Amino acid sequence: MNHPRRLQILQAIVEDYVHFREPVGSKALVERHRLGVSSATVRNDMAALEEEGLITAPHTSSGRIPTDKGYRTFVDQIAAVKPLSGPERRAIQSLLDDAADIDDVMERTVRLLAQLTHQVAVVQYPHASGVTVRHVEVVDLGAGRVLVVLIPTNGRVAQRVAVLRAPLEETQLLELRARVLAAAVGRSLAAVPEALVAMIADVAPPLRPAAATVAETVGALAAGGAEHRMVMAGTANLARSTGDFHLSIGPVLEALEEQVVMLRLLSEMEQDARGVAVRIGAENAAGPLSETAVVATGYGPQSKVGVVGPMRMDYPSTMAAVRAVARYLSRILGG
Amino acid sequence: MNHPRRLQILQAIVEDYVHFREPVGSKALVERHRLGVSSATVRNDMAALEEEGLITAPHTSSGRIPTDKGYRTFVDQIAAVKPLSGPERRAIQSLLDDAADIDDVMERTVRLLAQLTHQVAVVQYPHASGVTVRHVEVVDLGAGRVLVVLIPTNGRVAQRVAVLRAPLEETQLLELRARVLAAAVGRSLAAVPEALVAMIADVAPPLRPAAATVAETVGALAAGGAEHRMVMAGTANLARSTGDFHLSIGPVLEALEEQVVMLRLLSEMEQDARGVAVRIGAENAAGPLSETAVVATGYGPQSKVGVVGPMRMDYPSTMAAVRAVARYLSRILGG
DNA sequence: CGCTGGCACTGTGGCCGCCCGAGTGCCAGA
DNA sequence: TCTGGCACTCGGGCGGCCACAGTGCCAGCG
Repeated sequence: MNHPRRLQILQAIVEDYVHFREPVGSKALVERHRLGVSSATVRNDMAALEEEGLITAPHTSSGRIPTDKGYRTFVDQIAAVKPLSGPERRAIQSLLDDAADIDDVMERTVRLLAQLTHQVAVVQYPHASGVTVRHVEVVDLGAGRVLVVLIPTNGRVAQRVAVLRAPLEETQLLELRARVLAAAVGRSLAAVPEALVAMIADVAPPLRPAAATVAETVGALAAGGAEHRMVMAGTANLARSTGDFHLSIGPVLEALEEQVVMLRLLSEMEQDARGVAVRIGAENAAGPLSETAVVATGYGPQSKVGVVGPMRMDYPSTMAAVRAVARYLSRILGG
Repeated sequence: MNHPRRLQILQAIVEDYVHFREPVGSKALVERHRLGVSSATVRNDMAALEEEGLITAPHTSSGRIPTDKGYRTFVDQIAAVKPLSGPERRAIQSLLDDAADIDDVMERTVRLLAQLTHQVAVVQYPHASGVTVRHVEVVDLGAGRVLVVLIPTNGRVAQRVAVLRAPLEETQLLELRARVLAAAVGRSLAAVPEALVAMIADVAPPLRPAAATVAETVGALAAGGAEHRMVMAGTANLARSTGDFHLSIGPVLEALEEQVVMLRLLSEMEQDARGVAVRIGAENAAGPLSETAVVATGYGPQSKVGVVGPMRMDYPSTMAAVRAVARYLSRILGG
């Protein structure tokens, strides 16, 4: 497809269809865009585009709408993602800057992105890979119960009560605490269990059962900290989009709530030179998402942020918003 | 309204309308329920019920559907909430019993309730009132930065980095830690700030600036821990319910995402002798929720759990499910 | 060779009139 | 007080009609 005018026409069709939400015809096209040719010529080109599978006519003698492949070509056409406007950038910054904890950051981010794009926004919690242990605390609760708290560098503190076979003296507990700290702090979450097993062997035999229990608990917490979670906002936007087209909202909502599916999809997407990744229609595995488009990008070490919407979406703006939000997110979490 | 047969007819209308989702006529009524009278008699009673504002006819010569007031009367009629079936109870128990942390409990609960009721489920995080401080940890990060971790009894650990004017010696930090622990542990979250202010005065003068900073941080964390949050699941069920009726899904989704609104509504609802509270249609403040019904109940000290759905819902089952889930939740969080 | 104006063609959607059926209200009688 | 019967009334489905938007194709022109 190296016919400049046809590309231009495809682009115009996508834009108009996104804007007016109805099939676009040759006449409307020449009226709204300065194509410099007559509608008959446009018709010929449209026939060619249809031949190539980039657009399709819902029925004879109706305007054309882009196909999945048409959207794909359009998106690939976009050379550089335009930056956001000043006010938008400032809005992002001021909103995210005074977030309290990580939950707050996620919550604000996802709402912001939903509002910016008018789509459903999805933000994955910072990935645990690269996250190390900042601190471990072992607190005696009495009666052989100890509270184990794991504080990773990503801020997702986890804690659990462990029940020991027998109560410990305070000095024993302090020693155990010191050992655990020495073994775990600074290690990556994935490496923690192994390090703790080594620690058990080092410890005085009478302390071993307790050490094993605590080690196991810390290990479980570390594994849990690596959990993949996400937050979501703007589902109401789906209702809007879905209203006038036969994209049924129910299955999409289900897929979104089933976080596993979404998280896998996000992790599969690899951003290109422009800093975003786009999946359109059937490019998402068959299923409820096969009638939607996903625009996503990474932030931080290897987490993802993105939006889900109808294929008929404003790709340039959406891509810009997603990228901008991801950048601020990286900056905030990095600092 | 003390006419037994008319109440029975109202009940039958509600049940049939919930089941078949279409206006119910006198003939269908006598066929499906053993009313012991003819359709003409039912018609007379229906006219009376309409007079009382309990049912209404969408148009002349169509069956009747219940009004808000009709549903209300129906719900008030339900004397005792029937218990859940054995398998259902076991499902709840086994699912909730092996939840890891508080987030996991919330997540599982809300999904479970959505699945049981086929509605949108909403669970408020345990309310902080009655929650006390289990532990506070102050960890030196070097360069005058300390990590302050607050562990309340409800499991919502909060942590934040505080920056001191000047670095502390380890012994100083340990003393400060001990002071903070002594002042805060066992106190309710609300009482923590006050107690810490008193602590500052007690501390040796050189340590006071650091004590003040840490106290402020702990206080902020305690206040944050009292935050009201909720989780939600089953929004896809809304799409189903909304499909065949003119309840538009968009505004309802918006209201649900705007947690503030939902949380206030939940907190306003007071359960009755049967252990649940029901709000129907216009009983919810004007707005998007005025076309929905909310069934909720409390759990734990004063938190809420409930579902939101169309007014045309199976109230007996829904009330039973909500109550059962709330009970298990109370039990789990209490232990 | 590519572009253009013109023309015949074709589904879609709105509109109208029609009829059928479900369900009602009312009345007279048991 | 209940019942059977009857006339009435909308709503919705069906078919025919027309106007419109937009197409494909063709012949002519630069």
